[in-house]
Amino acid sequence: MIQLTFPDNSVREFAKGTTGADVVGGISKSLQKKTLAMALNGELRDLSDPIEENASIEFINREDPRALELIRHDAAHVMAEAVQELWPGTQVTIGPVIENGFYYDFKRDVPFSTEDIAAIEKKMRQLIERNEKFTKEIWSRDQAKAHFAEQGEHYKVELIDAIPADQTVKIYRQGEWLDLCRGPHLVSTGQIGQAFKLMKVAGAYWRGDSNNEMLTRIYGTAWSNEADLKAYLHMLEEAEKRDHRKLGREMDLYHFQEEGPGVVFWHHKGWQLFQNLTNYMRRRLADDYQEVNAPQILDKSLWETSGHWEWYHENMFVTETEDHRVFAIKPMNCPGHVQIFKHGLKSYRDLPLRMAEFGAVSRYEPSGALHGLMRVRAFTQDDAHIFCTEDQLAAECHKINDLILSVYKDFGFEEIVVKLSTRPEKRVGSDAVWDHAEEVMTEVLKQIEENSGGRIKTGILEGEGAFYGPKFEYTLRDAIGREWQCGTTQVDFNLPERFGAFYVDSDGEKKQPVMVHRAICGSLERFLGILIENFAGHFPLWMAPQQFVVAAITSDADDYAKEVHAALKAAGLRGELDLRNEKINYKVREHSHAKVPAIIAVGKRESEERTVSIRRLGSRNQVSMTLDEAIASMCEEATAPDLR
RNA sequence: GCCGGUAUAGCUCAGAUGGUAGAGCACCUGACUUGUAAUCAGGGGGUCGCGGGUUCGAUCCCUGCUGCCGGCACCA
Repeated sequence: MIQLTFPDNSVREFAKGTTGADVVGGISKSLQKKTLAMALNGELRDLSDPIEENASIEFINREDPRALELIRHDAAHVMAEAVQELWPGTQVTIGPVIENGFYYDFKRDVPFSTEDIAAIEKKMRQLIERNEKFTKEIWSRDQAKAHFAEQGEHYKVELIDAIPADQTVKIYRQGEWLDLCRGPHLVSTGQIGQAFKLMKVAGAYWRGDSNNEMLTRIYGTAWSNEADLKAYLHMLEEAEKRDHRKLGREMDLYHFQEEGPGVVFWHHKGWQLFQNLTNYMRRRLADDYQEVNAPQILDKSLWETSGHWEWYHENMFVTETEDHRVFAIKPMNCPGHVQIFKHGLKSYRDLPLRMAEFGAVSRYEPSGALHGLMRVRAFTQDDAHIFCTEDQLAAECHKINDLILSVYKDFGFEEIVVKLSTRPEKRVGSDAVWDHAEEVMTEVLKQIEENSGGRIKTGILEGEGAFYGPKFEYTLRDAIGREWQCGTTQVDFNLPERFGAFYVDSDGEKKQPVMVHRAICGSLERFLGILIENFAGHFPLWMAPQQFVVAAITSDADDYAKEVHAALKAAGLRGELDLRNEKINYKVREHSHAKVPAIIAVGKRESEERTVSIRRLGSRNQVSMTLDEAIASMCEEATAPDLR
């Protein structure tokens, strides 16, 4: 006999080898009908699995968040069955669950069209209606390989070869169709329900490797009920509405054009936004950093010394002059900063030396990677390099951490994840140096998590470090729950050595400094893109490129409107004057669309009373106040958080 | 870079079995002096992304290129 512990802590005895289905069936038929799977000691399992040992047991119903994983996974299986039923000979490869849904990768010579997608979805709904039971079988490796080889499923054969020797080969059947799968699954296909939708078709490399063949991937989303599906689709629509490419055009912030793929033409308002950000960042650096500006174009030899040439020269904009010298437009600021550090002898008294630059860098990014402001070929990093001693290293990492978190907080981002990226395969420097750098950073990471009282989550990204050193990656979560990796702190024992940078220590000896590369926003262009989407264009007043518009209601009020406009400008606020011969309705509508934070309407009444009527963006009402009150309250609100 | 899609006025889009195009908004002009999300009337505006081919004729068909969109890969 075995003992099973139920969620209410009751314990009951069952025969060894009894299945989850037996157990739940013994409790009630209605519970059995609602049950999709079970969790044994917290691990999701097929309801049909025999239970061999004492365990805690939970039954998973549709409302359980863990059910989604099963629903999505099974939807992927059904999609694969649908595709093979519609187009026999299509090879199936892998079909995992992803955030919000699932996909399956197929090998088919003809690409899937939009109509095909509709047909697949229809077929899937039929297959789900059939409500076939999922049954699991354990096959021998040879048997499985022979079966899939005979079916022409060469990718499946490869997958079987990759299964570790200590694991069994599991096959799940749904009616006539079967697939290699580690499970677990629902009881039957009908439990998937109909709250799913196929979303898009895309190419994807086999095993995620660009050297491999390209397969066709079909993405789907699946939910436990229609309401959740609708909510998800609605969220996607909302995300589309705040797309920075759309808002950038509507708000007249910037544009791109064909002659400059991936390079931004900043318009006046966008550039104001850009400057609001750089001005803010400059204030945050003023106490501890010295701002510099390194050359835009430098001889190839410098990039060879840094190692960038070896790894990245194909991604650099390179130019050769008439005298056959090869120059690269800087893709990074670090070699330039090292040159500034090296100019003149540095003493241990100069350390830590924190050198900052709003560095304009250019990288020849792959054409397919370009995406609005998020991925461009010329951008500005809020970059800095800290030259310090090893003893100072941990403290510097913490200082950077504090600054990053504080900056993010000023923009309203409080949910932050910090991950340590460790040594990559492509790297410079000895293993001993890497061991040491990773050791220091692991300790700092631990402290960051502890010091935050658990508010900051941390993690490890194996093999994701830069070629010269390990790094912390800072990820923030925006207003609609999306995550963006922005800040980075990179510890570098290698570049100072390669460039021969040193300082004179207290004992008169030359010593090599440690270099810490760090960025807070990362790419300012991208950070602004993130802010545009986060705020959906409704910037807080201190960031808004245009803070107000004074709109005259009738031409009688023109003089007063000019006076109000001038007074607000004199108070340091940014805004325009709208004296056009249009109705106030028209002006309100237009300025609301342009997302101007405050529409200040003045008519005959206001000019007589020396008041203003302010309508704030997003509000359907307006408030009346004196001009002085308006200036005071607007100025207060327009003060950047670091100046409050 | 790879797979798929796509490109018509400033924007959003319609259109013709192949006979050189149209709407709304925007813009310009005029009238209206207006009280919180579109006042009315008139007008101008397009090498239909770029190059080559087929054709009597191509914006439409074929082909190459470029940009953009969705993914994949990449992201010092």
